[in-house]
Amino acid sequence: MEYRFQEIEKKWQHFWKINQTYRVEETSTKPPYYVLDMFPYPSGAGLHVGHPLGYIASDIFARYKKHTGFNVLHPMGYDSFGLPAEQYAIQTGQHPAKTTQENIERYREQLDKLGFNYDWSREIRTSSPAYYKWTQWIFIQLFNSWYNPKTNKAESIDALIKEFEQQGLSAASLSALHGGIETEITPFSASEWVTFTAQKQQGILMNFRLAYLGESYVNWCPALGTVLANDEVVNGLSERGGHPVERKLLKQWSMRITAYAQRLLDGLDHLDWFDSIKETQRNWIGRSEGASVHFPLLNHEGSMEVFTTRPDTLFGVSFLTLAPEHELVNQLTTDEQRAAVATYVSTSKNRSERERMADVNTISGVFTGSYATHPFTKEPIPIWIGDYVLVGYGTGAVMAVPAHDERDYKFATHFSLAIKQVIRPSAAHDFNLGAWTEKTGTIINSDFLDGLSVLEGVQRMISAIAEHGYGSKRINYRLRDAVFGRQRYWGEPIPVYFKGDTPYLIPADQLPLDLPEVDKYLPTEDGDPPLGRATHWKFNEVYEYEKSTMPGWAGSSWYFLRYLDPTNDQCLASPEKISYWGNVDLYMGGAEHATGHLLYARFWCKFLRDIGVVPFDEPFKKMINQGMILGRSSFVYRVVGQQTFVSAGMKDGYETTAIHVDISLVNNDELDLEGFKAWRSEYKDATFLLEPSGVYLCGYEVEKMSKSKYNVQTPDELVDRFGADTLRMYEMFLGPVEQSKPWDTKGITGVHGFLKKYWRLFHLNGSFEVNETTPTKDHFKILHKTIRKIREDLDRFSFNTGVSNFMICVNELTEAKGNYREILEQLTILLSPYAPHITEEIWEKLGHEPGSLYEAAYPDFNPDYLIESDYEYPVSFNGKMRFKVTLPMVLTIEEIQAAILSKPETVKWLEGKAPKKFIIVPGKIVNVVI
RNA sequence: GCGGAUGUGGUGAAAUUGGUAGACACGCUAGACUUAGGAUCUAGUGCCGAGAGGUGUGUGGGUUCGAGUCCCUCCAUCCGCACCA
Repeated sequence: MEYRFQEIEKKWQHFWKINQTYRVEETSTKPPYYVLDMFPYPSGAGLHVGHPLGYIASDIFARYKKHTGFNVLHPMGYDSFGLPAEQYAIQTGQHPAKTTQENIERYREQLDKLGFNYDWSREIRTSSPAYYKWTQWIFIQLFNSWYNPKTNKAESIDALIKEFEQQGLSAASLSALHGGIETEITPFSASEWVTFTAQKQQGILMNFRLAYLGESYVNWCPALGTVLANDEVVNGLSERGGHPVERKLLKQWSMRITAYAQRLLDGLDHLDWFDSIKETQRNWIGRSEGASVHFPLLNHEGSMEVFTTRPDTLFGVSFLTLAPEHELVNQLTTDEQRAAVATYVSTSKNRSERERMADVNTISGVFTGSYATHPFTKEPIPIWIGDYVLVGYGTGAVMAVPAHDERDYKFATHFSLAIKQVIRPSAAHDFNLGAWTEKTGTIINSDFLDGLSVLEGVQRMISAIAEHGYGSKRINYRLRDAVFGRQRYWGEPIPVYFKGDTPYLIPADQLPLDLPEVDKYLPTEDGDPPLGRATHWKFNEVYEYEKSTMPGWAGSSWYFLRYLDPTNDQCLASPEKISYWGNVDLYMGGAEHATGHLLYARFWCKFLRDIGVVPFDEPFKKMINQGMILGRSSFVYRVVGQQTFVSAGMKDGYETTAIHVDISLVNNDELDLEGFKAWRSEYKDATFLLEPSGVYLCGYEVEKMSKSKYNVQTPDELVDRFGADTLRMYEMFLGPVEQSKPWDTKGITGVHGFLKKYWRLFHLNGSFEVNETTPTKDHFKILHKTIRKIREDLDRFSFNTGVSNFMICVNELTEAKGNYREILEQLTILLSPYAPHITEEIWEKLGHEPGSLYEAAYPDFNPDYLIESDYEYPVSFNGKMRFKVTLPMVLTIEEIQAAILSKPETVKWLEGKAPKKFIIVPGKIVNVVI
């Protein structure tokens, strides 16, 4: 009887749906286990074979956990707000909700064909009001919270107001608050606070709120008409669309993620994630330890604050450099320098990020004409402006030590400024060629630091500046606050309205604030975001709502919680359900979210813990990042100026243009000539120069899958040809799940053949038949060897070797003959996570209750079946394996040695010499040293 | 420049704690069978060599009885960050 995969798969997919086989309840007494896939953005292109790679792996693992006694949650949903649907809406006038709905249906259809064990009763969509009600609710909580550095957690803003009413804000607590607070505020007393206007009070509180409206430099993309987060900008171009991005000072909603910098960094240590992702996050957070030092200004009030990681080189300072955007620039510029400074500042402001990055090596700068005083030597230090200093990092000002910093060195050489050596290098070094930047050597020319090592000097200087009140130890982070407002339509409305310039929250019981209808999805004529087009859209019919919407990452920062309780309209998820499931045990998804989604989700999780919504600090305990599946593009070669196409093997003799050709017209690099002519009208008269073998061979290249390269392989087509079970196993068989690899269907027949072979084990004589007698020892051995390997492979997420081990098992069982029920039944359970359809069919034929396979206990390994009386020893001479000898396991080392010595091969390989030494590891290896 | 990862047959890859390198599969070669199929089965297949044998995991070195695996050097490829003070 033939393996009719199409019938079988259709039958069981229908069965699972009707019987809700994969529905999950919290009532189980089994321990919970939460497996989560990064939910997809439902794009118009549908799924390609790369998408399911991670879904298949997590599905196999979820099923395995189910078989081993866990109550497994494995949900799926859609990250359904986003730019592409909106761009499409702008072009076509179609409501983004409509295209999103259509795309979701297409995704669902494709996903259903692959036999996943998702509990679809828990499906969520970030764009549905019932979902974004809670995204808005979280925003409200963030707005109503501030980060208390004393308790190191978020607390209610009301407590801060109470503190202001009773004690005001002292200079001391202001400096304690400094981490992450950008805007300058002056201390005030409790009696002053109560005299402030509501507007002024709100303005002060805005410096503390975790969701806040603040002026900051943002990445502005004129083509998209919106603000982008740093991780949405790639090489100065927008990630989506590749449009230029410039810096612009804007009043924007932001998230004070910087308050959580240290906790985000510390939390990484306990996560079971790949090192590469953890390192990328550490890098992004960019903690550096150093000191802030104040240089009193000469002839001006106040001082200039710099951040340095090398306070040990303070005596080597020969000038100070300000970022062109620094607020002191104007004040410090002397009249003689004013023209030069104005020119410089305006050129560097107009230089986009991209240009700045493009020529890192060009040195530019200008002197302000002013000086500061060195805190220790009291010497005057010139103050310069240079665009190598970034306004957003540290204090936007640096102390330049040209002798021990490469950029300062270049700047000093270029402008002929002094270079003062303060460290004697620990190795030969020529200061005429560059700076000595190593943190080794002895400090010289530095008064009380002389003779110390760099590390000692750093500590000593930090205490010295603190003692004298010149500055303090400071930890600086590269991480910036996350911009939260987008000038876009298709996103969550921010639940805020304005009285004048002051924002107020919409009461939580009035959520969700629904996305209003608009006539067009473009900005208004006055430059307002699309929401400005909504008519009669005002709070209490009076106050203007906030017109920007939330960024794409808002909804995805907490979605893992909503699956636990997707229909709750009283809270984002009930505390009972949150505490039952806990955080995600296994998270599966792409590594490209390392600094975006994964950082924001961790931030919100920590915040939700601080306010008592969740009992854990991290959202995802263990994470596996699947590799990207690349496309294999095929090319034909057209002779320039003709309709003649040369086969790849002969193209060197001609001047040709390579043209992408649809991979469905190519089989094993051979082009379907008729299909090609029919593909496009312009090729209908094409002529071909063929290989000597009479075929046209295409060239190929490995590239990202994309429509424009005609290299997209959809799963549907392969499911139709080979079945979902084959595709599932083939995707796993390709290689380690975390590795990127080009897609290639060449090997799929091997996996398909394996399933047919498995099927044949039960259909030896044409009809279904199993042997009810007790299996032989050999059969038990084959089975238990496989049980052990399959379990080990699953436990270490080695799905590719799992498939291999199934193949070996089926090959051996085919060879051994004897279709014993006891063996094949166990094998069927073992295989079911990988190939759920075929195994359900077999399970039913074996006489079990349909659908009960999902609940069956996973086979246990019994080592007794693997005990051997003999072992085939590989015998090496000087580490080279020469021959094998089968010996009883019970032999002692001496007996093994005697047995080896008595072999004729041993005499041959000794070549008349006496063995120096025998290395004998019983049950493993024999090595003879000559 | 900094950080992370990866280099093994014609191809995808395996070798979990240092112990028979290349399992499993594709491809290829030869053959069988046939209702001619994207079917099934048999044998072979790292490289050099007729064979005995030699040689072989990016390069060069080291530790070890024994190294794909551990240590050092260098090279290549990919990814992330990048004038970060």
